[in-house]
Amino acid sequence: MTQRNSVQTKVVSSKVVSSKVATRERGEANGVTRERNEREILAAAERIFARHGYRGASLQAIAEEAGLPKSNVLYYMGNKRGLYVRLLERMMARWNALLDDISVDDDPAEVLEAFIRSKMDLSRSHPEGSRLFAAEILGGAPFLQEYLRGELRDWVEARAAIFRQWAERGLMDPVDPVWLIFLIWSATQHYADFEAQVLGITDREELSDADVENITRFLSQVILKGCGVTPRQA
Amino acid sequence: MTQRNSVQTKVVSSKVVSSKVATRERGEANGVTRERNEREILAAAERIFARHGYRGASLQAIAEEAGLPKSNVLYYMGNKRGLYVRLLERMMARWNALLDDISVDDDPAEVLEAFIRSKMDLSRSHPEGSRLFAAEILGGAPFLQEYLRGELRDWVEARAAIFRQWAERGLMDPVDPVWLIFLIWSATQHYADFEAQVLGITDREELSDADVENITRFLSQVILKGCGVTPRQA
DNA sequence: TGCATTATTGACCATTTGGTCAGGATGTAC
DNA sequence: GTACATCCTGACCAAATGGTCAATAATGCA
Repeated sequence: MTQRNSVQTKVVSSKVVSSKVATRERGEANGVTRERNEREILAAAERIFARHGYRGASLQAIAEEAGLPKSNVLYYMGNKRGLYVRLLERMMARWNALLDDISVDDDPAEVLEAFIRSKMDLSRSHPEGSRLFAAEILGGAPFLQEYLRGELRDWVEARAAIFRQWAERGLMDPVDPVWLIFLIWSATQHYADFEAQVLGITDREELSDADVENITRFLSQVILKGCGVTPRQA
Repeated sequence: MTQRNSVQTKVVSSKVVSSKVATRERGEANGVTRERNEREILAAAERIFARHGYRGASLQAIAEEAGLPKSNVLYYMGNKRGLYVRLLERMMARWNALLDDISVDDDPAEVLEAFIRSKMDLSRSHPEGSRLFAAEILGGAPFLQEYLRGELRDWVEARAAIFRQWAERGLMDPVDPVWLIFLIWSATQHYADFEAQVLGITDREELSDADVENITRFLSQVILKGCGVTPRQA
């Protein structure tokens, strides 16, 4: 229960740590098996953890999902916690990849739209990862406290500062930028996390590309207009 | 794993089923102990299930949270599944309570604002219940499929029809009403489900009443304006 | 008071949990 | 071939899981 660990367990990646450089070249040279199996296990684990949360997921279930014996999963991943942390880190890396910096001189409409779109893409391209993240936060973010209060907070505040300047320049309404970021987050994240609800209510098997495009446009339109941002050239 | 059950396990409430009317009046007349204990257990279970999901929650943890031996929890609740279903039903009842019908002749601004506000209130007054619901959906809604594809879908479609008529009458932009409902849902639900993230990023211990009022006003403002709904009198 | 009902709980059970380990299989380099 | 690495996995373990049950304690009412 004292799993308050955070993500300082840095991923050493599959390339094994430095030292022993001589012996390294030999038996591990190809390492193709390892890579394939690790990929398979990570994918399976992501699905299971996303569905059942950290405690609810069992290594047995993950192993079956990956089509391997449980021992093999442990051979590659060490233990449950390490596997889980590694998945969180991978998801955060994906997340960081689309968080390029913005400047006050950028066009608010373009930036907001790009933000909505890229977040929407992430929810769609990695729904299991999104849900894994959601489950972690739902459970009180025992592994992510540090990240939330550190990196992520900084990122939000940097953006917020720029939004504020845009408001001062009259490029958008003086809304609270933090609530705005949360609005965009929640609205996009929803289509991954609550997929079951969305599909159930709209009577679909899955969301088509066209659906996603429609939703993206809807969100851009409503949120931009709602914040007094005029699309294309301010 | 085949927990695809839905919520037809109707709660028979604590009043015991009909039959045996004669014996009933006696030993159970007060039933005050039962009521108190059930309340305590339900509250504890809601917290634990919300945090860890159905599979991740243990009866032991629930019992400890309620300050009772595990046997006592089972004495009152029968089994884990029944307890869980009962909590889901309770949450849905709360949810239904604020879903009064609306008419085409109502003021769009008032209706939307009331919707946002009441949904926000629910997230705030019952955060654990909201999270419990979220965890259930996140896991693929194994117990709620029927509800989503039935009651809830009907409710959404009824509202959507009205939104569409408003749009025809020029009272709001012709946005897709279903996406709009999801937008409001996600934006409000976010403050219960992602509470840990919100608090972490904004560096707060909890959201004050003033915070919630600000957020509510922000959401109303942006969403109404974003849909072309003019506040007060159309 | 006596009696029926409800309330309480520790002992117990089969199963599942995360994790270890020894021993064998497989592959690569010489 | 031999040597040495990685890869694989069944057997095993202590602890925790959901759940049963019988014995006991409170309680309310005649």
